[in-house]
Amino acid sequence: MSQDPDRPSIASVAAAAGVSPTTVSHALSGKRAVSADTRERILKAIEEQNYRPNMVARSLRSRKTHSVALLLVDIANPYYPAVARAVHDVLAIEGYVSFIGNTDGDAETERRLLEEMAARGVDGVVMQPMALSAVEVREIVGPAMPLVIIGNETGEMPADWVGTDDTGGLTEAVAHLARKGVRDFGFIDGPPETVTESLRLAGFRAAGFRAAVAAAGLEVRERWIEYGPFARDGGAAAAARLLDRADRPRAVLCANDLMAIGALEAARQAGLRVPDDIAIVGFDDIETAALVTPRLTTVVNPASAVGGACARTILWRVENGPDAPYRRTLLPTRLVVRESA
Amino acid sequence: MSQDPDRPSIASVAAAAGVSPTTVSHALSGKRAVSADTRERILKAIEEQNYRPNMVARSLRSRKTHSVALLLVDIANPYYPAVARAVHDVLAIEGYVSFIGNTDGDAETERRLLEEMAARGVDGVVMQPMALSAVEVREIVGPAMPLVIIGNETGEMPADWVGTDDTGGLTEAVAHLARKGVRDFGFIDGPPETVTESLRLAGFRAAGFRAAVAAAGLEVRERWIEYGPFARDGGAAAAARLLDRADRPRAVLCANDLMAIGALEAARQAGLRVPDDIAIVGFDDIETAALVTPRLTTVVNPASAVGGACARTILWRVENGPDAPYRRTLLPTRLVVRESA
DNA sequence: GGGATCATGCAAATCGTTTTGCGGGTGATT
DNA sequence: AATCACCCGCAAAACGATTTGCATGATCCC
Repeated sequence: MSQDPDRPSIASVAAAAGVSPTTVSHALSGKRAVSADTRERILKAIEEQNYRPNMVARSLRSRKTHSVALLLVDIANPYYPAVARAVHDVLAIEGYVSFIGNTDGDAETERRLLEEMAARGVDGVVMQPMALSAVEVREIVGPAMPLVIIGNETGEMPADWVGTDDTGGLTEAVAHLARKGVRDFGFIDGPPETVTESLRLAGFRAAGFRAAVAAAGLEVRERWIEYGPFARDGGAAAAARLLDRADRPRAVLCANDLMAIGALEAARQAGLRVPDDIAIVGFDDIETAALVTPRLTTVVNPASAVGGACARTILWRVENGPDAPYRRTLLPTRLVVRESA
Repeated sequence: MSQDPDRPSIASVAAAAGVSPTTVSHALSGKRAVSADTRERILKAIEEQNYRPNMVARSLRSRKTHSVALLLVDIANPYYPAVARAVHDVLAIEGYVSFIGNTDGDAETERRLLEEMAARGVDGVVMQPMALSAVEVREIVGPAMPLVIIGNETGEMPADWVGTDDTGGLTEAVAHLARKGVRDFGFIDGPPETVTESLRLAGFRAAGFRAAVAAAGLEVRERWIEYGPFARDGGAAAAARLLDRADRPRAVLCANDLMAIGALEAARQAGLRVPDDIAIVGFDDIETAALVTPRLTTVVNPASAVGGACARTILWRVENGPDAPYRRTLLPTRLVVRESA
């Protein structure tokens, strides 16, 4: 519509109604009283011209765009769409819209998108940073920008934050298997090199895994922790490395479902029966998890809840200004037992 | 950043560089010459203040937002994320960003989102209308708005258009099965009531199915065409209705993979072997299709190509103005044979 | 040396809103 | 009759960029 050169403006409806633009504005916003019949004429003119206020002009004046940037790794990967949908739904209620950006976990792209969005004047940013640290993100968007970070808490975190209790779900998973007598646990984590320094130490979810195994009173074997890209073949390759050895774990947990599904394939390839020879547990509970054979036992990562919490936090922050203390939200995860473990 | 009251402006860098805002603008845009050392000073000031031009102000003046609206049914459904990703990728190259909206196939939501986006001054709209006709969509956004419609061509279409040759892929599927001696084909289509009048007649993909069966020289049996919501349980229910009868088809094609996966479950429930007792074919080739058991034979709906074509068409239209003739793109589909048929 | 051309910079108008200060009218209170 | 308080409307100044017209000085050609 920026296109349309003769789009009606507040001036044109003012002229048609025989009043000033000021009066039209007041009639619409209600910030000052307008007599009943003046309002009448104005509304008629608006109707006739099919006038809709120009949001760009309004944003310039009010310094609010009623938009937020949603920066995820890759909207085309499972799991993220559910987050995005929930964010949208909550924001839409308040009349906000969102821009989506795909970072691919690349530092340069993360930086570029953040600057682009800041230049566009978004009212807030919801981001899952992979390559940049929270501190760097904060530096780029400036101290006043509402910012919600999705992910694990690693190092300093000058922003609001929404995370999931990965350790909780993984602990459930380990306990479930321990009850069945499993004592040897392996783990397939995301790629360590794509990740920021502090994150690297914790691993993507490896820290939660270690805690879970320790909580069960069992020993963590570092040689049973493998790494790979967050995709099916990454999981398959990592699982193959794990399964090819003389001493292999009796169960392997994975940092996400895609990798777990890859592991399922690797197990089949190796002639291993799941869950009898090797138990496999995923993470996220994407829709596919319930459809593969054997159906995947996995830790539920509540995507909708995460998205909803992010959106509510952004709105809250916009409302309350930059000086309110940071708000932290930790969402629970839980195990759903199906066939693979 | 609308937030930040002391964000640097073109005036502040002009002051720091000892020139006028005009000169800064020209130095950045290159629309007029600026001497080398003036430019030098300006760039230094920009660097020091970390200035980024305010896109909102720029948009107001230039009447271009470098943004497009992407209105899909539901980003959380499989298939759509791949479209969105491709749209983003192509647009990003030209410095465009996109808003995403979920219509849920609801007329009122479609209308509301279109108006909202128009008010925000997007440079174009890419939409898959379900409830509104193309003509209605065009009316809402106005004659000058670049508009790309995704979907089947039904009735008048005053917009650019990107579709897929559904009939082609379905014809391949029928031919593939006919070669194996299958003669009795059923079809599970989307819900007829959610859809616009003209679309209803054609069905979501039922028209393609009929054409495909006819092309194989076989008879179309209307009683073997069932309808249901575009989801797994919708497909399962429809398939159950189809499979429960004394005379049932030997193969059933589905309007999308989700429904086909539901049909797989219904067949298992009914104690039928796939593909020996009943062959099942999906449509879309979402990622899950290759992972279910039996692996789903399906028609590939090229999501990335669709998204890419939409984005390129919008850019082309923005470039060439509203008077260039409508551009139509029909993308091929093809059968991928796996285990279910 | 006079006129033309070019390079360089500034002031001011513009995009479409919102917001603030001001004032004329009306009715009620003292 | 003077004061006060509202109500209602307008003019004008923002918001931060782009663009146009004009002014100055230097260069150049004949």
